[in-house]
Amino acid sequence: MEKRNANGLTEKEFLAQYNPGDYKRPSVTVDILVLGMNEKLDGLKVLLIRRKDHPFMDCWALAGGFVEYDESTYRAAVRELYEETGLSDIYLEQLYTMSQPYRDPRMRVIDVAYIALIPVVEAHAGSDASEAAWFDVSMTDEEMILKNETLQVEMRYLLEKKVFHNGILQIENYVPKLQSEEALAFDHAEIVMEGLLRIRNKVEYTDIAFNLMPQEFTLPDLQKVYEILLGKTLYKTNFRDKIQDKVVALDKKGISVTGGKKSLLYRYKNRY
Amino acid sequence: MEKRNANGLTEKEFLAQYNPGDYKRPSVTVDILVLGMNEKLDGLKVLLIRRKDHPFMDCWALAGGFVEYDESTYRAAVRELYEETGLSDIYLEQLYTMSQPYRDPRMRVIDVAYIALIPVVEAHAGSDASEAAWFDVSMTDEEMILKNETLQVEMRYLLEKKVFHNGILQIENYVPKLQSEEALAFDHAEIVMEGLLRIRNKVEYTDIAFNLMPQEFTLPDLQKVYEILLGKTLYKTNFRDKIQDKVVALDKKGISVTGGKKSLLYRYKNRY
DNA sequence: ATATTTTAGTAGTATTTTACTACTTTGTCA
DNA sequence: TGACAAAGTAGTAAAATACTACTAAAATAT
Repeated sequence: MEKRNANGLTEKEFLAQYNPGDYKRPSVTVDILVLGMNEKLDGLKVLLIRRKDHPFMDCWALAGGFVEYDESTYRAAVRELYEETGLSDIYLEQLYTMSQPYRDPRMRVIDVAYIALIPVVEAHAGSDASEAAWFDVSMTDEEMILKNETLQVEMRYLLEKKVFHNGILQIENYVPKLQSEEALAFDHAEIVMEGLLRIRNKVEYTDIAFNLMPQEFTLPDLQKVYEILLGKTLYKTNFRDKIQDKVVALDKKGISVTGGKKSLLYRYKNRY
Repeated sequence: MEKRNANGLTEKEFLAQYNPGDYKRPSVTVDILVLGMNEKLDGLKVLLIRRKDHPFMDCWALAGGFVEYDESTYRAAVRELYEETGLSDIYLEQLYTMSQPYRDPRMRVIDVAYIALIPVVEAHAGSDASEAAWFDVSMTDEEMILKNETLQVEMRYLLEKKVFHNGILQIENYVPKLQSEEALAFDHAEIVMEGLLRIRNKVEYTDIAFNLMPQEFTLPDLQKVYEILLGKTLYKTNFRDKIQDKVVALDKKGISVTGGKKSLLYRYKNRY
């Protein structure tokens, strides 16, 4: 602590005289990509909020807001998620930081995007003020589609490969190109795309999928979730072999989402 | 474009009167975790720069600096990397955004960390002003060690499991706890840890490892790189089977890094 | 220069994982 | 009550991974 710098100052003295300067600084926001399975477990849903002012007025956007001066972005994401949707105690992981200088026409904004996963999309439409809605989302190699049947809204994006100046492909592998009348606000389409890729990938080597399940679930339902996330069908024998040590059988039965014979209920082993 | 908000303003009018407010805003920085294989291809190296002022004076830190008001963090990372190390045209990918309120004692700083991968650690010690050095880095499930034999510096961290309030494990799975006299500046140990985990994981499903190879390389050398990144030995027959459609054989031979019989040279197929 | 050592590169087999078919059981629904 | 639908189990084929063994070519030691 006795160390002195080139000007002969100790750390304490240095910090006391430190002037951060009058540079223009960007605002910092968080956005949360809230994902959940739909009722039939045959597709993913995203929670979107309709903007009520410029810019991107009337467009659909991810939940989000400004980061307070003395909170971490993770805390801000937890707080905003609760304020805007009433959701709490759910899986939340940092996704990507968006920083293009003119991504917001009002001012310079750095946006830290998070992914939230929720078990089965139930009520919680609550969300006090803002107009929120769940959209079916799907993504192939060529396009990404978000739609809400009851609202008659469909947003469609073409995925274009993006190659960098040095010929090396970056995280930002694809850029979504708008193909429909309606569009997501800001660069939120990119966030959705990145989020779907992240989830898809993480299913393979983590237990992330369990965050999309209720406390108790049947194996056929769990398999359906895996199949949607991975984008391919699985063989039940193999599937059961692989996950058998991750789940515990309960001695009661439940009805799987698509009728038929009753199925044994399980819960996730490592949680709770 | 005729849309008017609740105050009767068009987007143009809205933007003209928009006042971003007088909130305190954080500064934004980028840090770059520069990784490369060592000469013998039996370990990874990190490029560190010695700090010459408070805070963390004399500590070793990642390359990095402030983001300009009108540049993206990616651009800032490219620029800083060039300014501090002379490196350009290398693999650069966003890693994680650090945002704990007091991570920098001077002021509130949001730091966007990037990973850079460079082919074989050669000269480029150049780096104009700053004192830079390569450190051997290794990480097991229990600890992370960074050391430089010639400088006689060793930094050692214990990896402690971190469980969140809601019982759900986050990206920030582990926290590095300092075990040695010397330490990395700021929260850079966490960045190094996250970076190593990211690379280790990405090797399995991407061709990221080729960014650590020179233009032309032998298969035994490529295998050594994979083995270091994956942390386990591979069988050469199987390795060659898996990799054969990613590489093109050249009709010349080179000497693999550990003597013996001369080995055929290859190059990566998808690049250049 | 010759023998010894070291690594490159290939062949081949055992084991495990993944792909796929088939059948019995237990529930729902008309 | 019979037809249908999904649950759950058994078993086999094909493919990937684990592992051993050998020959060829270069470096090094004697």
